[in-house]
Amino acid sequence: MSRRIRSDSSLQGIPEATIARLPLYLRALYALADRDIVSVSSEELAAAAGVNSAKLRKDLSHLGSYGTRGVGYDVDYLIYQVSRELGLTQDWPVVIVGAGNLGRALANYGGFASRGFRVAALLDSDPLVVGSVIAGHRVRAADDIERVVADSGVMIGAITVPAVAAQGICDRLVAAGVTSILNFAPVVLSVPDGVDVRKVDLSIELQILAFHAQRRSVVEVLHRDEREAGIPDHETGHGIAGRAGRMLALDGDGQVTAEAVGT
Amino acid sequence: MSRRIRSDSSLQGIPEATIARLPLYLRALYALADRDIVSVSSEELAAAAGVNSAKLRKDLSHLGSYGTRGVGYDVDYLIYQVSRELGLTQDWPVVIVGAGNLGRALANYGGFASRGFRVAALLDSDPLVVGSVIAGHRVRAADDIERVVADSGVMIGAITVPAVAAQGICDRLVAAGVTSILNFAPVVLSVPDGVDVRKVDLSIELQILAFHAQRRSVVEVLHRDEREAGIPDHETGHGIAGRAGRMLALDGDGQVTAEAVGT
DNA sequence: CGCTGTGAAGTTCTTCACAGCA
DNA sequence: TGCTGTGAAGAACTTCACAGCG
Repeated sequence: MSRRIRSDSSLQGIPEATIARLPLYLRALYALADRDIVSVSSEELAAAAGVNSAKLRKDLSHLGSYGTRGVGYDVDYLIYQVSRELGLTQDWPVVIVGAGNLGRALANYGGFASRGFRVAALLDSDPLVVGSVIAGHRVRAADDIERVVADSGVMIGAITVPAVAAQGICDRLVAAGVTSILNFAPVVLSVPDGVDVRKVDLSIELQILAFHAQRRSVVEVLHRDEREAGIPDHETGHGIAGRAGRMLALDGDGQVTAEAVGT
Repeated sequence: MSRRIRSDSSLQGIPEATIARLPLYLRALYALADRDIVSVSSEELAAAAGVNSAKLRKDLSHLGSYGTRGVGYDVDYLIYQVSRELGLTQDWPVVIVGAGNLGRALANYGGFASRGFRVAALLDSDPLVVGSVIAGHRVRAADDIERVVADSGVMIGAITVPAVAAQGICDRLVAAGVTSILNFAPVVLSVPDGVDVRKVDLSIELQILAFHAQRRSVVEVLHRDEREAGIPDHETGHGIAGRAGRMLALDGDGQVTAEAVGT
């Protein structure tokens, strides 16, 4: 089976991991552009985005060859190329269902408009909220989902309703033609093939933090115990294992990584 | 170099990818417990959490052997084990800096309390907001960061302030002794080794959705063109490549995956 | 010479497929 | 028999290290 290769841009698809980082690069690029910086090296841009420079270069190479050897990348041109790849050169109307705290935060979030996202409508099922104005939008009734989606040509929906209501809202969004859903409710949504769901769960991130924090505190206790007992590290392997389960180390990024207990 | 192995539980560290999924399993387990389900198979739990069952079993195997062959997992027991591994059997006071929409949404978020997270304090720099009561918390001045952290024994801080203020707040949190930070501001925070930063950027998720939505719409246009032209799929490789860059396919999860254009 | 773009090596994560226990 | 737990294979991702262009 032959594989066809494009000359001007990416061959095959762009890795999902790369896609997930493009918005990061875009943000860093905009920050540079704001400071009137015209050109940037992979090293500098990587630092600004918080990633390794080799990774940045490989990521960008999936879009095409937009850098200049010996020089770097033109900031404005790279902004355009990354935006184009992400589909941000067009306007994306978004409907937000659920005008609670999170829905309001979303509607007010400045980062949207600047990336081509436009709040087409804000919906809620609470009659007390419907009709009020939030972030310049008159809140519409959740019952109008179908009409709102049809009228505004919405393809992206954000669900910020309580968990129990999320699947129902999701079903209606999908039935109305929405094919991309950003789900903030802490439930797994089931959708037909062809519909893309991404989820944001604020409490999951906290739980991951707690895991690392716990490990750190275990390490501290162990180190203190060792100091108090005056036992060299390499002889405490067994005691540590028995007490805490594992040894830990902090790597350069401040990420906690686990090491085997040994000598 | 010898490696010491624990008999009762995990040897070495638990993979980061596994850690990131444990909260998912925990959520699914709580949902099962709410429905008074006592026992669950890996297949069922995996479906409830939205992952592959082999992956679930491998993930859980990193914690220990908590299942029963031929039967499945005891829901309550697994909840306990996963909670313990994540460090959720203890209470985690959290300080939220920034009482805007997002800070308020966080403070009101029910998912926290139920997982051992407690809002120790809500801070803001706006004198108009300081002193008001949000979600049962009297908002304190951002200048009190150091005092609040010391008084409450806070180890986790959530930053929900505007981008320009984030690094400053971060520095003060770190100086005050906070070692875990959940950053909602769209900037890369720089922190010393030993401090763990996790970031949530609402607009990044939307941008990833936009990317997939764009690819989908390209595919639709292509398919329509093909139908109109009456050209069989396998003969259109070149035209598709020239026009759209790549062919697409939707896999079982509704995730868009890229395929090489070929014959 | 400096930096990009990229094969190749290394690492982590996922999935398969089945041994082995209840 | 039914399901877990896990080696082994495979896929995806990261990092290295340097060829090669501006």
